Amino acid sequence: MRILIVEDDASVSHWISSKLHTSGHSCKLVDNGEDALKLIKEEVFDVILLDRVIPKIDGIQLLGLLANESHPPVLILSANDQTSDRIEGLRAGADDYLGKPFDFAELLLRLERLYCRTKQVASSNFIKIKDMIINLERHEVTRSGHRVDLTNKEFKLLYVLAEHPGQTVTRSMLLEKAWGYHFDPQTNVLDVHLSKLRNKLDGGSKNPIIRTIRSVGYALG
Amino acid sequence: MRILIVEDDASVSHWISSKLHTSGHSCKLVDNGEDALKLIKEEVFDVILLDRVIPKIDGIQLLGLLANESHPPVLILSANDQTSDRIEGLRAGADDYLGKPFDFAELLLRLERLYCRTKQVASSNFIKIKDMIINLERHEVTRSGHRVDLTNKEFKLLYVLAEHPGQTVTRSMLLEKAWGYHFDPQTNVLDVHLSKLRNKLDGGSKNPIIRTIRSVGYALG
DNA sequence: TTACTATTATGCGTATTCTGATTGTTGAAG
DNA sequence: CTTCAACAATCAGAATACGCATAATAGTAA
Repeated sequence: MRILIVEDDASVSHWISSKLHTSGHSCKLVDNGEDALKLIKEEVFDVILLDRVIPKIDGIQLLGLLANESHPPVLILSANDQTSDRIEGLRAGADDYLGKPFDFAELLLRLERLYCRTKQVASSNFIKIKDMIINLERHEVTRSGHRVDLTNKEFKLLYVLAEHPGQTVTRSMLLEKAWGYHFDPQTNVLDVHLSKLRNKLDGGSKNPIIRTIRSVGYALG
Repeated sequence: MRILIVEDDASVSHWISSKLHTSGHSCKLVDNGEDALKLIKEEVFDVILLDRVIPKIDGIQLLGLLANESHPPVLILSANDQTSDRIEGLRAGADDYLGKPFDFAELLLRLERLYCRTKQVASSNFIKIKDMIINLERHEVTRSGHRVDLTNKEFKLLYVLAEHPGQTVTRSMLLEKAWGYHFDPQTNVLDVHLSKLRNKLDGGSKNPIIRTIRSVGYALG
């Protein structure tokens, strides 16, 4: 699971994240609501672990801001185990609630429950190559968690490449599959679109996912 | 909601049931595991409220017996709010947990959550996406509580989209499912109706529920 | 009729796609 | 090592396609 931990007490957040790591999950930590909001919009998480009392934007407020958007399920974490508090959290849109102090086993169990529930609903077919995920149904691509907006042609191109991961796909094959017919051999549409695709996917990254096989074609991964 | 209350302490169960009644729900009471099991097999409930410690068959045992069968979601109720206990309950197959003493408001909230969740999965008479609720029987739609009046076509369109929440539905699919004929490539009925639908659902809102996937189709949520 | 809905037609703004020129790279021949 | 040709990458502007809104028309039920 990819988990976002929003918690200002560093000792707590580090304890949780290390425990989660040993359980095989990956975490990101932020210590205030503002950064949390930013990260939620940028990256893809499976679950959010949210402390109620955090700087800048309070946990409940944060939930309010997320309310109308599609976001991962939220588990509220709070020192205050008063029922009134719990109600407030759930009403605000949290998916579950856990009061401190808590047992790590229970936390893990609840996180997994939230994860399974959404996975079940979302179960779509996708292609995964390295840290890139291509969601065929939603026409969506993410690279290391970040969403990448592609145009139709770019997506098609990527899709043709992704059908043969690792293998070299010739230029003529790409042209035929992505454009549908044999193109004027002296066009460079392919080059242009591949360039754009590369910018969006590999832009700045040091381990590019698109490889050029000179005078033959391209390959993924 | 039709709720089964399994609780041996009569004062507690009566308090809950009267409260639930005034909230507009119907309850049945049993005070032991054996009767509970029998009733669950005979009648249809939306949620089961299960005390952990009950005569004849213990709450956890009961969950074990139900494990392989299709049954309503279970909320465990227990005097023992130790985390180890909570874990045991969830592991045994409960859908949620609430420790005594508890606030009635929270109980109700949690029951409703369980109810909605399963309703959604069971694809019964309403679909919920974000803050929009589509009532299939009554042909009614509400967005963040407000009722939205839709025409027949608009509703059909929305319904086709809502059948695949989050996923991209292609234009041709929408045309075929909502209009029934094969797509005359130079019609824009779809665009017009979608525009109207969008106005009614998203009008002015900064959180649109209908997403455009350019040159492919549309998606909800 | 009067409302209301469904469809067709039209135009505008913008995102996307393509073209052609330019610049950058690569690898083999001299 | 240098040079050169073939290939690849990039850029900017032109051309196009697409989505969306608005208005006009046609159909339907109260």
